[in-house]
Amino acid sequence: MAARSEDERPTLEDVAAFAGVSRSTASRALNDDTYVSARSREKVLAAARDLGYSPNQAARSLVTRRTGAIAVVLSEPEARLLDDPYRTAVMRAGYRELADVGCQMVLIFSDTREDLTRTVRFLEGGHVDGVLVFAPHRADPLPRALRLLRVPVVFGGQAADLRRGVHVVDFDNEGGARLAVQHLVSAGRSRIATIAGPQDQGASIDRLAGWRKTLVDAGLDPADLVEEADFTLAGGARAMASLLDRVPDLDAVFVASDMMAVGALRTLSSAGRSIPDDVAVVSFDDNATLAPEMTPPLTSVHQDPREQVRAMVETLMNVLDGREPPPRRQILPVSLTVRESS
Amino acid sequence: MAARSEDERPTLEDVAAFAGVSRSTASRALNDDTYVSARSREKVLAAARDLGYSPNQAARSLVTRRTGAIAVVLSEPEARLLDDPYRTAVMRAGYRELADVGCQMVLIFSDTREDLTRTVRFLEGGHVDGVLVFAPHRADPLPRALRLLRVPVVFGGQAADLRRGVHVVDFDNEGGARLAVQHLVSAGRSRIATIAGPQDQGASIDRLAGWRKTLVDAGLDPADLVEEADFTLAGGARAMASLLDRVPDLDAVFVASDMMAVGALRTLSSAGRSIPDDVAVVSFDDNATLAPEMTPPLTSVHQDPREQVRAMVETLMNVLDGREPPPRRQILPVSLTVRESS
DNA sequence: TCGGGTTCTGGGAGCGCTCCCAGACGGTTG
DNA sequence: CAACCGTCTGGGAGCGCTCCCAGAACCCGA
Repeated sequence: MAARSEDERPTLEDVAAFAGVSRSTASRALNDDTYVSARSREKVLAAARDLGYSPNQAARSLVTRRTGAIAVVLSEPEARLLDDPYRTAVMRAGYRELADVGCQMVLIFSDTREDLTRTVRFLEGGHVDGVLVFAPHRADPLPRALRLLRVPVVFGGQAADLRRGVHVVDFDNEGGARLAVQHLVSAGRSRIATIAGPQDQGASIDRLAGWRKTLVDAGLDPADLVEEADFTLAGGARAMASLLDRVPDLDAVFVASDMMAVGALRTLSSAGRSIPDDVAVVSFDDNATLAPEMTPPLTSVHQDPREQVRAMVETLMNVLDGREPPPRRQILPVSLTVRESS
Repeated sequence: MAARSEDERPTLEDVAAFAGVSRSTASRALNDDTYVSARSREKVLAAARDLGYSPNQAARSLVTRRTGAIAVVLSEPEARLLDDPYRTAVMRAGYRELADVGCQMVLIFSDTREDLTRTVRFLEGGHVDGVLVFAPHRADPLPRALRLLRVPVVFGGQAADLRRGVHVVDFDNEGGARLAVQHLVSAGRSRIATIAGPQDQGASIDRLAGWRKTLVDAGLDPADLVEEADFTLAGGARAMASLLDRVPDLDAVFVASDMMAVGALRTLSSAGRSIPDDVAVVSFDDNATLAPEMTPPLTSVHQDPREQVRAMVETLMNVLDGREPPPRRQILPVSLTVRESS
């Protein structure tokens, strides 16, 4: 038998030979299958260790039809994504949660039309076993395109106009907004404005709806109190400026994200309004590196991206393992973290 | 011949049969190899389109010994990473640049010790063709571990204590710092403090060195004018506070990152110092969503993460294609973008 | 002692692809 | 017309693994 040269990776066959057993037995030992004697198992594991063996994934995938990789798709315009801490949290959580179930994360950014074709082709290509898609906006063609694929998909956040037949894990955006605004109402505020997120996105729409309904329920008039921004700091600052301009007597504002709230805070303080005395501020996300760090620290609706990702991974794994969970919309609860800004 | 059921993915053999040619010819046509008649090529491409064929990557990798995937390793503590726009820029650039050379990005976060083993095992496992490692800190055991691997690695930023035999693409951190400080000196500032980054990282060390040397060259005394922080906003704010405390008469500060500069700005303005009249501020990174957006807009040392990633990918591709480029340290130039803060 | 189960093992087939090689074909040359 | 070239094609081997199956080894009670 020819000696395998140093730089060649040892194969299962090599390990088997070294351990003095057959390839089959070696495979069983390594994948701890049933019916392997303790003795053989020992020998195989020792051989694998000695030779520095690690299985060839391609060969394994070829027969198991599983790659052990999951795609995480972020389909948002670059600018928005760049300073969105929610995305970062999602990426990290995705990495961890997937690693915990033995999967690798393949990150995919998909904004432009060329991205779409590329993304679809890639997902088509059998590189991954499943896909997690985060917060697509309404106009996003991706969800529809994915519909036609043979790859299992789970959405994080409302999946555009696909309402049935898909797996979705979402936060209780409307409930969270209600919580926030109710808190302001209870504190006696009566001119409660809002800086909403882009209205082509499920989460933004729901948060705005929660704000509006709560005001109406409290007998307050929401007219003229809405400004839409794009989830960025600068956008939040601008929106706050135009609100102040239009509604100088506002005494509270519900901002649909922490990042926009940072911008709003800046505008408010340069306008000489004191927080929370003149204007109370409540935001959404309760990002650990943002909300508590502001001056004053922000009251914010708390959501845990990690929880969301975990639920998504769990659902995906159920699909992959053939347990065929019924497609449904899971709504995760949120809570209100009260700090000095309100 | 048995008809293949609907949900089964068509194989190359199916395409060949459909096109009325052999598997070999089909393969050649699809990979546009030489020696395929125009006629055959047509037929094969049409067949592939009609059947919705996409090649099985596992099978291909098995024989080509190429996976078409590149790992991007970010090895930094979570907190630091979360709001570091440089990382985000790197991720996006990595995604784009790799896509352009037909590779997929597999993102890997590696902070903890368990991460290290997991990461090494993964990279060992032949899942990826090469690795891009970003700004490891000095104590990071990862670069050493990677040394032993059979996978080509390119570092972005100084690779800990490995100085030779590795591929590195770095920015001219020292030169950038010199540019920044020289700019302050030329403007007549004489008490120029600095907020340095963590000194276990090459970039931070070099930036600090550039600051120090420029001061000395200008006949100024750097003593007591250094404060170290951790690249976060809050860290920058704290560092600025303690500098003001210690050196109340400082008239300029060179901050080693935009994010820290944002914190410093905040401290300065709440201390009632006007910028740039009382204190001039120059930072490093010139992040598009940060530096120009501040009040006042920040003068910052401009570096282009995309350029860095591009160079890294290029080097990696050269290695993968067997062109054996000599391991070396590429230094990318930086420039100074002057805005109102100085 | 023998059957009948359980435990364990090794060989063969095959996943879908690429690469190598032998040979067919057509066109040019001596 | 043979010899030769470049162009094109199909079949076979093989990448490294898992899975199936036949059979060996062993243990137990009848």
